[in-house]
Amino acid sequence: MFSKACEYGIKAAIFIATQSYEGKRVSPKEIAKEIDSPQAFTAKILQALVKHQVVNSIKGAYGGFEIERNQIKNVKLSQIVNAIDGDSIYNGCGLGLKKCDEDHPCPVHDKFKSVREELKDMLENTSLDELARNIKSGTSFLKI
Amino acid sequence: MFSKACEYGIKAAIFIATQSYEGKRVSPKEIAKEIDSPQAFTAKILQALVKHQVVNSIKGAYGGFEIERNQIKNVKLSQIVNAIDGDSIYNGCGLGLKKCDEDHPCPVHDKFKSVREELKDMLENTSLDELARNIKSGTSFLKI
DNA sequence: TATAAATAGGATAAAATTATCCGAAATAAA
DNA sequence: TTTATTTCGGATAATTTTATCCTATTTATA
Repeated sequence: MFSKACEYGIKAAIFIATQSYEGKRVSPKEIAKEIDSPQAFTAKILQALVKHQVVNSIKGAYGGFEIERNQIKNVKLSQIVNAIDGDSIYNGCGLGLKKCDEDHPCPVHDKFKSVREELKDMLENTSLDELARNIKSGTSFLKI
Repeated sequence: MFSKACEYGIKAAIFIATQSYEGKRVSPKEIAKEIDSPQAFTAKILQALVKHQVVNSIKGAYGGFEIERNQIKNVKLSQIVNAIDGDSIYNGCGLGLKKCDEDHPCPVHDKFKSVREELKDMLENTSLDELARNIKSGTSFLKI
């Protein structure tokens, strides 16, 4: 569904959010440990999230990654997915056709329509704060 | 969503179905041309479909790939996807956790539930004959 | 201002996926 | 039985994705 990079990116963003609520910045090392991912690769993905303004990075001593507390509820899953995998997951053709629309549909175009729309809806309406709160309360988990 | 191999596999199976309705066997060469895919790679994928008994192969002169006419309606998209990509697309965790279920859910487990179920449903209830008929009637397309 | 602690980013490597090539095996027809 | 045709399957190559390493740059504090 998502690339490995995107899976790491989503989990990293959630963890950063939980820590940002407590006013803590986090390093790639802490993040990688918490979400069980390769540290250097995770650092690269964080750069992409910074570039797309999903998370904020503070360089130098006492720096790290954070998300402004009052912005956490405004960050949607779709932004993270877009930053890393692009929008092909819900805008691209399910069978890889260059051109695939109502006028020239691939064999599964109609069949996929509702699935893609539900996925898109879900990603656009799920915010980081909702996911972060479930992690904090122990309702969901970032690893194992 | 699906791997390239799976996209080719689905399109190949649909084309084979259209030809099987007319009593024709087809070669990897014809298939690759019709679905705009690399021929040798497509041949490999066909081997997987044969192994999983989605399509039938006849070796030797006048051979080729076919699907028994009265079986075409019984072949579901899910069988093709399973043969090539496995079931991780609708049974695996959206964030790649080894263990992810109601008791130990990943952050998006619940959010994804309906998407995954709709996808699974769609794949299990869409048959090759339906897709093949739309190709024959010009309602949908295998390339461009 | 010097130092230590952090992210940024380029170069490189490893692994997985996608793709190609070629000979072996099977088979129908001449 | 020979020949032409066709799939099968192993070896290999190219590309993309995933992962690592090292140095440069930034920045807060002593």
